[in-house]
Amino acid sequence: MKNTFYVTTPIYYVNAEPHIGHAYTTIVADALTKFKRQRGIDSFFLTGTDEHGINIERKAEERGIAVKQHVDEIVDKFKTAFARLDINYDRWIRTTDAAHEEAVQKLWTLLKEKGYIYKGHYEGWFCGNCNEFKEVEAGDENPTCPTHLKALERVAEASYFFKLSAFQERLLKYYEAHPEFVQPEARRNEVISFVKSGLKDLSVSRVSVKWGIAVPDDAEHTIYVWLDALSNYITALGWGNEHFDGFEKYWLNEVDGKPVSNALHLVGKDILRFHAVYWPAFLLAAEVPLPKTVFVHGMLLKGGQKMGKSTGNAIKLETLHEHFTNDMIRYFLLREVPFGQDGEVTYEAMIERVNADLANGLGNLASRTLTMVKNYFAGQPPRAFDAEADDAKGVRAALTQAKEKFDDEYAALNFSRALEAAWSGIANVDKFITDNQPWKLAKDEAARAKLEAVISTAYETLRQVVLLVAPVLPHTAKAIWQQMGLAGEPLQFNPREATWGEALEIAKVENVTPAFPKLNKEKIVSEIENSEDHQAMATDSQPNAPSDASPKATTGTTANPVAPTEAANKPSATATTPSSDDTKPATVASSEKIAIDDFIKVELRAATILEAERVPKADKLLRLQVDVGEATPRQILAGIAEYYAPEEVVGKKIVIVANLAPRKMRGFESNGMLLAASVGENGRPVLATFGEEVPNGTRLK
RNA sequence: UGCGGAAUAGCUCAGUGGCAGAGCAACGGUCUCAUAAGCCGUAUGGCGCGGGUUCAAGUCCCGCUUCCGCAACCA
Repeated sequence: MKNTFYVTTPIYYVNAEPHIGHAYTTIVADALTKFKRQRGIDSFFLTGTDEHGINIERKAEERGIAVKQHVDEIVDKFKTAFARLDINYDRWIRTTDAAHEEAVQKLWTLLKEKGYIYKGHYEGWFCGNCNEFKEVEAGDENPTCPTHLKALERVAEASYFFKLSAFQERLLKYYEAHPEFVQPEARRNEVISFVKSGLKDLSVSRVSVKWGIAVPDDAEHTIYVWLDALSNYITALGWGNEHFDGFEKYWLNEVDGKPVSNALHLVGKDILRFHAVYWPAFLLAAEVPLPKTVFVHGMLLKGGQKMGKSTGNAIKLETLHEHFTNDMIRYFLLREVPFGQDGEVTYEAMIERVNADLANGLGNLASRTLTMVKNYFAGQPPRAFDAEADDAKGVRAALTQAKEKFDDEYAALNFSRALEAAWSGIANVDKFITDNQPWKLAKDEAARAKLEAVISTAYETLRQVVLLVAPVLPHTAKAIWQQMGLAGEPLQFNPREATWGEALEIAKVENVTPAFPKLNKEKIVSEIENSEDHQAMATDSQPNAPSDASPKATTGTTANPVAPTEAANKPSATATTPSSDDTKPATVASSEKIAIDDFIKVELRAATILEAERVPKADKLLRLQVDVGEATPRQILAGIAEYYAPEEVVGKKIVIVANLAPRKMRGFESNGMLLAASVGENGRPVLATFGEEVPNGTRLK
């Protein structure tokens, strides 16, 4: 078995600016790579950008610039943001790289030759205003667009399909045989349950999207953005092209005579399905070994809510950089948030972590130890390990244990636990120093040997701890290392080979400066609040600020390559392109103007709810019988069950759209729809009603 | 509604049948090498609710509540 390591982040979709979510995944990948490399493991860290698709095309159009110029600009912003965080990736793949495009076409051809891609055609309902496909209840012959309330048009467009259905059983067997393939386990269960529910063939080409990779021999079509994007993990290593290299070395491995891969994909939970279902299916089809693990991390939360541009609560990297150093940001994200779970991120918690762990913990240990080296030993660290100090052996033993635990937990991606272990080493030696009172020993010439032993142990513990934390705190670790008079830098030394008390050439300790400042919580929090108020005001004054592709696309911690062509994939086309419901209602500018004739077509009437009951197996649906002044009551289904109890709405006077085409949902026919305001982030419905009594059936104009 | 998770100290979380824990925050004490840091001590819990199995249950079983995810659902 080869001892190599390959880690990837998702490639980031270039229709949004980098934020803390991108930083999170990428910091983890970086900290992992530094860890592996420090332990002598040949490692490769890939990140990059996903640059194709209709959303990108549109974004550039909005800005009135060439698409290539638009993507180049955003890519620069990502690179700058990551560089500021001390991230050292080995390769930055862009899906617009010629080598990648060439390789994706090769993959396509291979899949086609193996019989997994066939040409068919896609049929569905299309809304010209949304410019996307809509999912429609079977049997509905006259569907309307939910956003625009206009009739949908029937569209049939030629499309290539990938035989995803052929892989259902093989995937299930694979999950079964490789429990480590999807982690954590809850995510694995989710994937298995999804696959068990059935896989349909996947539409993998589009004719209406131009900004993409052309289908070989059929340039009318471009290749499905996800097929394009996922392939980056192998094309970046030279699969299917001559430009890049490393596929043999970093992707391929062999265990028990079977080809497997070392690859570790870090992904956010919002793009799990693409990585855990589609991607392995593509690879199985191409007969390329599957990645070892798709590890799903959680979302960063603020105030219990997902952070995102659409919720307006995202923590800005800019703000972080103003108040925290890179190492602080890196440490906090890895220490505070258990990897794999959602994690709350607050400035208060960050400041508390920095003060308690970094300033009072690591920073102060370095400071007190080095000051004593300077004062008592003229700056030359003693190396006396004859255990004359009380419990020096205990300190050493505890550190050895901490080191082992650190490595075990870190390798299992439990960064939080690993760091906890390292800090137990710090607490230990702090106590040791206090117990032995070296400042008293220093005043007693007869206690010189013991003083040497105490300071030797303190200094040695510090050295080992600094080695451990270097992958997480590269900058500070190096700074302390240099203050300690040690040669080279900590990331060059394998902590497993750093033996206790080994002979070292150590320069004089001269300048001792605090590694971390103590942060003033009240001051920083109030500064941030003030500046965020300003930012919020600035944002509010631009009601038409472009929104992201879809709510789902923007709430993730990874700006995921949400595929515009996902529309063609299920073929459900739930909001994957910009649509009006992504805009804040309070600030929405009216879109297209309509003529009075258009409005007259909509028949709004007053009605009274006579009966209401929940629809089985539906969370949101109430089945209502309403009196519209007609001979018999009408049945209407309304998606308000989450906010209105059935008994609560009975007797209410409401407004309905009376001439809407009938539509079946969950087995019941709905003859119209009721009007309700859609309030706040979650679109909480508030029924429209009247200020005075109105007869049922009255027309509204 | 179905499937899968979760619920433990003020906060973040450990704890797979054997005396309920850690870190942070709080409070009291103490040291002076150190960044008003360190160290010592204190307090803090109906382990979501109700049943059951067991000599013994955060822990296993059944039912329920609330929250989260996925699916369905919003005409």
